[in-house]
Amino acid sequence: MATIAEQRGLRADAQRNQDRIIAAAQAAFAALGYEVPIEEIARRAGVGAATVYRRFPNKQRLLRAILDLKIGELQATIATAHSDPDALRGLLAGMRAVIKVQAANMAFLQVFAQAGVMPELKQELRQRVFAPLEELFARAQAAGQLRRDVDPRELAQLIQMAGAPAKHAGEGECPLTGTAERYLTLLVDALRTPKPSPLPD
Amino acid sequence: MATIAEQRGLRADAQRNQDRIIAAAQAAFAALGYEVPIEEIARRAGVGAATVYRRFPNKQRLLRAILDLKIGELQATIATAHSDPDALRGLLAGMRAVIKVQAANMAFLQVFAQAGVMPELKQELRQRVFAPLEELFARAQAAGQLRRDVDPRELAQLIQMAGAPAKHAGEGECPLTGTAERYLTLLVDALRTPKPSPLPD
Amino acid sequence: MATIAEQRGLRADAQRNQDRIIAAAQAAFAALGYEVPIEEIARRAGVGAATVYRRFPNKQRLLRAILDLKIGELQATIATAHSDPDALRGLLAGMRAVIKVQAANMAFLQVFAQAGVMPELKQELRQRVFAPLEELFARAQAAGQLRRDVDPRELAQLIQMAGAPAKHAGEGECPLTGTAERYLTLLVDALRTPKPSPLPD
Amino acid sequence: MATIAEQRGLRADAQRNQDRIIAAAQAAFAALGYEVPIEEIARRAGVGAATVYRRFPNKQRLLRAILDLKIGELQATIATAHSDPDALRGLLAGMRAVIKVQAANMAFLQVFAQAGVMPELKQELRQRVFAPLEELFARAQAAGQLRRDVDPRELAQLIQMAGAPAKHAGEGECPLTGTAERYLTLLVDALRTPKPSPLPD
DNA sequence: AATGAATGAGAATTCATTCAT
DNA sequence: GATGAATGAATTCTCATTCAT
Repeated sequence: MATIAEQRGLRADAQRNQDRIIAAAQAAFAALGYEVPIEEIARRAGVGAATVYRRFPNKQRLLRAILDLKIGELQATIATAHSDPDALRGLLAGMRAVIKVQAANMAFLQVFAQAGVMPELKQELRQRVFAPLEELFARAQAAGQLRRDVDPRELAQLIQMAGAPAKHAGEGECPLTGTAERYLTLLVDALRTPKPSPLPD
Repeated sequence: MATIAEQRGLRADAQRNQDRIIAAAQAAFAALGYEVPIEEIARRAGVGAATVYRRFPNKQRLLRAILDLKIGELQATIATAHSDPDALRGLLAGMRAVIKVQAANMAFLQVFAQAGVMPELKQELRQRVFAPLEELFARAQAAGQLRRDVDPRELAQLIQMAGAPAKHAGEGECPLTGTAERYLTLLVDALRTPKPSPLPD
Repeated sequence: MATIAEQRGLRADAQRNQDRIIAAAQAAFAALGYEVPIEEIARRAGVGAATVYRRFPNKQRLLRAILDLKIGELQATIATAHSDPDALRGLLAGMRAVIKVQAANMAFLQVFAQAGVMPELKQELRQRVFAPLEELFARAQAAGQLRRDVDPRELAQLIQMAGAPAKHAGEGECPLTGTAERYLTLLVDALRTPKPSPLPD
Repeated sequence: MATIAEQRGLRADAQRNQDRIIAAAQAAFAALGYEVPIEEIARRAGVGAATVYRRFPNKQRLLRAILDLKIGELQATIATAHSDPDALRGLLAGMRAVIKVQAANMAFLQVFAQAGVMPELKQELRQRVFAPLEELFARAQAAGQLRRDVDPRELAQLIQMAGAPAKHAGEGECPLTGTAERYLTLLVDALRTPKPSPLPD
């Protein structure tokens, strides 16, 4: 699974810089969010700010490139999960992957929490990541593995739920810093409880 | 329930300005987040920017004051919930109140999502809001209303979970935009399922 | 004829700065054109660049304000010219005024030479300056003072013509640096020649 | 009429690049003015930006080379005009040629409108283009074809005059967008009017 | 006490020019 | 020789915070 986007025909040094920019941007956006100055990213990459602009026409497109990479990685993981004969198990694997990305990446969250920004990117996420997961969800429901009063299209919300606690990761303020795994398990207990409460809305 | 923090010895007009600033800041932070310019807040309050600075030494302390107010309101609500003889019902009421504040207030989220910022404020939130709720949680556990393998100190995480989907408010990207109530119910199903899965961590 | 736009309610110091900014911008745009950095204007005015932005939301609007002033001055002059019983004499006075502004102000030319920029400003110039002059032109034609095969709507071009040589003002490269007056006279000779050539187009 | 400056000892491919750069720069400067980025010129020429710098030490010298070419072309045209037995007709042909270049070439105008820039280039223009034209002008005067109170050395100004309206090309703001020809004819009427006004200066 | 005014410190972006392959 | 890459120096504009009236 290539983590670095390769462009053909880049000179060796340029490719190395490109890689370093992407890695730096990835880390910086993840840790500090979209507000991080380009100059900070450039500094981390060991290049000048203008070099970043040589590769990416503006800040948004740089973030876009980073998130595209992440989506590509997710898509690969989810394709595997999709072929699991046990639908629920596959679903769990897929959700886990998405949650991990979400939890580790502040900019990812910023983008997906806000309505109206980078619509093409969201479109892509939906098609390449959520659509297959929703299908798995429906399959698990059909197999009686999940309660029926939750709509597959709510999956994005459910993932947000399971991933939310992981954001507290910070500096162990809570002695029980929850891993995504823990809360995902909890959520799934809700989804297959034998005695479901009536859900409003 | 006093919604306005009073300071001693303020002239009547000064007090009125103070009130208007707080109200404006409350609305502005809620709607636009911490990025809103001080000047915008001043404009909404009908005062000059420097007047804001006369009352609050800097932007962060202004936000702090606003959130303190919110915490005060929450504390009052939770005190009521605390005296409910049905521990689970009280807990639910308390969680609902916190989630509502979270969902409606962009700056509230911005602060609590990030680790390390405004630690005193978080301390306060813990003592005045979470501690009583955790006690309720423990009581509900003792009464057999909730599963035992979740630690009361995880309550903050659980609340984050239930509140997370409400952020998607946007433009109906998903036809089933969930209300906080819906996902709180779902979460509680997880907390009282008769067949709890073993939780990792 | 007030050369400085006054805004009510400005504090004395602010008004003074405002005046200095306008004067500096006027001089800078005139001498260096629209490319002059805002910082240069601010320096000439003895203020910080941000102070310029306090008064004018962006560079274009600053230029717009300057040119509006000029147009106002022209309008006044032309109103006087308009009431001259000798139409041709009035026309000459008006043209002379426009040419002087044009010749002295690089930005003025830049704007009016390029199509599509600041259309509202051009609209204003047309209504407040050119329309009355065109009327004078037509009157002079009707009185037999000017040849008939030139359309009053060509006045803008004629003014450009008469004003063009004045741009060479620079450093006396030519021993006969022409004043606007000289070439305006020449042009008028063309407009009232007893033996006009047939004009193409 | 050689349109391409040749340099000795260039390899065939280098010469070809040289030619393409000049052609591209010519077109780009003409259409977009001096502000056009070097990289844009390089792109149009199908070479790298550094290649442009191998041939021309900096942007100004590149423009200089282009304008030199134009001056060469003008010189040729004017040489022909110069041998016309009818001095006035020859003069007209020469002026027309200069005006056409001026009207079609944004950078040409930018340079010649500003005083003090590229003085050697202007010197050349004077010697190779204006001097012969001025001689024609004087001949036409001597033959009684033109009024006597205009000095041949004013020719540059007269050409500026006749060429000025052509800049308005824009979007038909005026229904009578004048061609250079029209205004050149008008100007010549001024120069041979039977009843010349006394010219100031 | 109140406030409009002023500004220094950024932030995004562009471009002429130099450098390394 | 050729070129893509790299960058420092602008340039426009914003905003938290301090100042003068």
